[in-house]
Amino acid sequence: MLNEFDIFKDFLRHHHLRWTPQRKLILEVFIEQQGHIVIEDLHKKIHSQDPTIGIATLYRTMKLLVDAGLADMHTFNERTTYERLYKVRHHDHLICKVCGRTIEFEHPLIEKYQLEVCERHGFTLRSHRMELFGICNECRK
Amino acid sequence: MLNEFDIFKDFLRHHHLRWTPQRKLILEVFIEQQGHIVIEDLHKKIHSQDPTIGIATLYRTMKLLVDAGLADMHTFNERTTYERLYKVRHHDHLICKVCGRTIEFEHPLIEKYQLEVCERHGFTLRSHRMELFGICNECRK
DNA sequence: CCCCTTATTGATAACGAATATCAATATAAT
DNA sequence: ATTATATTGATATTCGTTATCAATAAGGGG
Repeated sequence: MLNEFDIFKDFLRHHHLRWTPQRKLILEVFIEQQGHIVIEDLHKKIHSQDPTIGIATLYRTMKLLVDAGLADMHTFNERTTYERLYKVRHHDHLICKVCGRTIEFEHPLIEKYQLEVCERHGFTLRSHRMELFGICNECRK
Repeated sequence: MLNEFDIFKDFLRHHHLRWTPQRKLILEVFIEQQGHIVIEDLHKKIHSQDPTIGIATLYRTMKLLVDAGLADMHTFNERTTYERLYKVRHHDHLICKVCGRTIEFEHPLIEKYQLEVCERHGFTLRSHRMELFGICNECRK
């Protein structure tokens, strides 16, 4: 089975783009993260391994990773975060409106009824996004 | 039953804030909108009724409406949108990735399971967004 | 292996949405 | 009416993200 590096390389080749040391390092750092990652944190970690990589390259590469289907971009509480997609089980999000904390969850019955809705409307379902906004346990205290 | 104006007035009084013609107009324009509204559109509509109202006042008032529980703020595709909360039946969206057509739907069971997920995680649910992406009947032909 | 075309890079300028500042004005309690 | 203070609009400022650009690197063809 292909790993993320091969997928990204294929994506680049297919779009006449190039495999560079900077892209390699950014992907390396990205895939070892868990959950949602803020650009700022990603930049810190990358900077500690190679201080010459500019922030613009990081933004550009993250956009490519999204296009390649390896990352997903969200905006939570005015902060852009990236999430690893590949080989990660699909899940939805609980998002605290106060502290911005996000909790991942999955619910098979919700997925089932989504399909039901699609069938009823003659839709072929490809993907979905579900975000529940509220206030978490900690912030309600 | 209280309407949105009374609720907002109460909120203002309670916080030692003032009921002004600008806030009245902004609320008027806001509650006659449907779905998610971008600040830009709101500003246009308000400007056409009163060109003297500044953009800062609009931002300030929208924040108050959120605090008062009358509006909900989301960031979707890097755009901040406001959604009317009070007395509006919630619905979700089917979005065709080919033609962009959107179909609104609601499914009580999905809502029920959302609540279940929230309870399980100690979350107080305030709002949610569910978008199903796919291909519609017309575009599949 | 070397060319040569073209993608990529880092630095930095530019952009734009949102917020802070501030003097003038409006509100509402007294 | 008076007075304290919230509000306003204009504008400056902030800050995350993007565009620009000259120098550099990648990688396909010979």
